Amino acid sequence: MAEAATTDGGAADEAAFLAAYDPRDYEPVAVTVDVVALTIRPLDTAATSSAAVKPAATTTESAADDAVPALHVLLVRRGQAPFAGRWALPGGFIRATVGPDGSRVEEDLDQAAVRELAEETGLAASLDRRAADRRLGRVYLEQLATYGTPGRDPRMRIISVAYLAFAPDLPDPTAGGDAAAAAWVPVASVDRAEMAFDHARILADGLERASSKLEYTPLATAFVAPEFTITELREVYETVWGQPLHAPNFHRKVLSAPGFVEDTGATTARGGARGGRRARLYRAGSARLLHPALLRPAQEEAQ
Amino acid sequence: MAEAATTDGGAADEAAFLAAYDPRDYEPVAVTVDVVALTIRPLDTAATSSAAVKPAATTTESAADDAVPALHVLLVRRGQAPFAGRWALPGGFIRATVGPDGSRVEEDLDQAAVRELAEETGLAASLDRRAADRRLGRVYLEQLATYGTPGRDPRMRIISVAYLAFAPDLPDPTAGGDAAAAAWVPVASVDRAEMAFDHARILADGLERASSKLEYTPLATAFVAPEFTITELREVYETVWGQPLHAPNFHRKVLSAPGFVEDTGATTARGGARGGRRARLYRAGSARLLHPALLRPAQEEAQ
DNA sequence: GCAATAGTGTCTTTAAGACACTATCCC
DNA sequence: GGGATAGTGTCTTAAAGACACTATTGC
Repeated sequence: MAEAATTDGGAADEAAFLAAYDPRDYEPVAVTVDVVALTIRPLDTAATSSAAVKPAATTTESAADDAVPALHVLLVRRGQAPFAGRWALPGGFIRATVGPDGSRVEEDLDQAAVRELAEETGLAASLDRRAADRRLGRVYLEQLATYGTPGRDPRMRIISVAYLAFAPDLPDPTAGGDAAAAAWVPVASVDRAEMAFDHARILADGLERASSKLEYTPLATAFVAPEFTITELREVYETVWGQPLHAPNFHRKVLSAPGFVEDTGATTARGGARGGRRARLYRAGSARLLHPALLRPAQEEAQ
Repeated sequence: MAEAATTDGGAADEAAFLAAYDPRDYEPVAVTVDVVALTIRPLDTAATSSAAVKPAATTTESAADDAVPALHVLLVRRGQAPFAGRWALPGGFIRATVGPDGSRVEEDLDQAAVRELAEETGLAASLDRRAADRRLGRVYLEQLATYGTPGRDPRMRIISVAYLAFAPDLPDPTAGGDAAAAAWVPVASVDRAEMAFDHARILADGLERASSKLEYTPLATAFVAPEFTITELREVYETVWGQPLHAPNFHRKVLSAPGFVEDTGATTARGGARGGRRARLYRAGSARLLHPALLRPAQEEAQ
C-alpha cells in the first residue's frame, strides 16, 4: 500500500496495472433507470367534450381559459409481460455506446435518465453540463432513489435508479418519439394498484419529493413558462399540493423571498377572459434555496 | 396485453411463463453498497496524551468530562489497489446467499448496507423489519444516493448505492469484526482530497443530508444514549452543524416541538464535574417530523 | 461562598395567516 | 357600470433570537 500512497492520485495510471475484479467476488446485476416526469397541464376535457365545437381562440393561447390545471405524470403502457397492459414509468436499461475510436463508452446514470425521457417525449436531449443540474431543454432532472428489492421484477434481479423530472407543459408524447403508448396521465386518475412493478411506490416517493422541494427551493418555476405571473406560480403550488392557497399572502411571500422571482417590468398583454387587471410578469431568480421557505399548510393530524 | 390486465396482480404466476430478458438487451453491472456511518464521540486525545496516567473515574462514565465531542465517520484503509493506502467508506458488493432449500436468495439493498456496517463494526445485525426504518441495534439507516459515473472505479463499471447511518457512540471497530483497518475518524481531520474513488463526494453529500435531517426530524436522538439531557442533544446539533447554539433558546425549542422528546421524570445522578445543577433526562418521543423545525442559523452569504 | 451548569422570563423582530380594501381591466 | 382579476394595508398570532435572570449543584 505504500507505493500507492506516495504516487498521488494516479488512479488512471494504476488502472493499466490492475487486474479486473475476480468475477467470483460479485454478481452482475441489470440496472435500469426509471423517470417520474411531472408536468402541469389543463385537464384534457377536449377529448370527451366540445373541443371541436368550441371556436378556436384568436390568440395564441390554445388552451381554454377555464381549463383546470392538473398535475400529470408521463406513463407508458406496457406492451409485453410482465404487467402487460399496465401503466409503467418510462425507463430502460442503462447502455453502453461504442465510441468513434471503437472503444466502449459507458453511459452515466444522469445521461440515461435524460435519454429515456427524450425518447418518450420526442424532445431532443440537450444536456447542459455546465449547470449543476441536468436539463433536457427546460426540464429539470434530479435523482430520486434506488429500488432494488429482490423480486420487484418477476423475471430477474433488477436494480432501478429512479429520477424525478419537473417540466413545463410539454407536447403529447405521441407527437414524436418512438413510444406510441406513452401519455401524460393526470396523477389523480392513476390507478396506483394497477401499476406495473413497484412503480406506484416510486411515483408516490416522487410526488412527496416534489411537494417537499416546492417548499424550500424555487423549483416551481420549472413548471411554468420562462415568464410567468404570480398567479401562475400559485397554481403550481395549489396543483402539486392539492389545496387552495391564500392568494394575497402567497403574493407577498413569493416577493419577500430574495432571488425567487425577478420582475421583468412587463405585464400580460391583457387581463382575464372575463375582465380583470393585467398581471405583472416575472422570471425565475437566481436563488437555489428559499428564505423564508413557503411551507405547506399544516396537515390536520389525528391527535 | 389483454390477458394480463384481466388476471389480477399475478406477477408471481406470470413469472413461470416468462423467458428471461434477452441478455443482449442489457449489460450486467457490478453493484456495491457504501455506507457513510456517522457518530459523535470525544476527540481521541487519549492516544496522544495522558489517558493511562489519569486515574479512572469512579462512575461508569469512562470518557473524560472535558473531552470535546466531535463528529466521526467510519472509514477503512484500503489494502490493495486501486487507491491502496487511502481512506474509503466501508462497503462491498451486494451478495446472494443460498437458502436452506438450495435456492438462491438475493440480498436487498438495505440488508446489504446493514451487513456491511455490521461487518466493519463487529456489531450483530438486528434488522427490525417492523419499523419503517432499518436499524442495526440502535443505528438508524437510510438510503443516501446512487453514484454511477463511468470511471469512478478505474477497473470496471461499478454502480454504488450509498447509505447514511446515524449511530450513538459505538465501540472502536478494531474491537471486533474482520476489518482491522477500520476506524472512526474525526470528520474535520479527513483529508478529502486523499479519499479513494468518489468517496469524498459521497461523504460530503452524507454530511449535508445529516445536517438537513437534524432540522426537520428528531434524528439527533439517534446520536445519543436512550436517555439524554437537553444539553447532550444540543451538543449533537452543535457538532454536526459546526457552530454553537444559544442554549436557553435551544432548550425551549426542543420542548416546544411536540413529540420530539419525552420527560422521563429522572435527572442525572450528579451535576457537572466542576459543579452545576442536575439535568433532567429525556427519551426520544414519537414524532417523525418536527413542528416547528429547528432551522440552522442563517448562513452569511455573499450578497 | 463561589463557580459552573440547568432552566425560566420577557422583550424585540420576523414570519404566517386572516380579512378588508384598493387598482385595473374586459365587456 | 359591473364583474373579474391583481395587488396592498393592517391586524393577530406564532416563532426566532437576544438578554437578563433564577435554580441547583459540587467543591
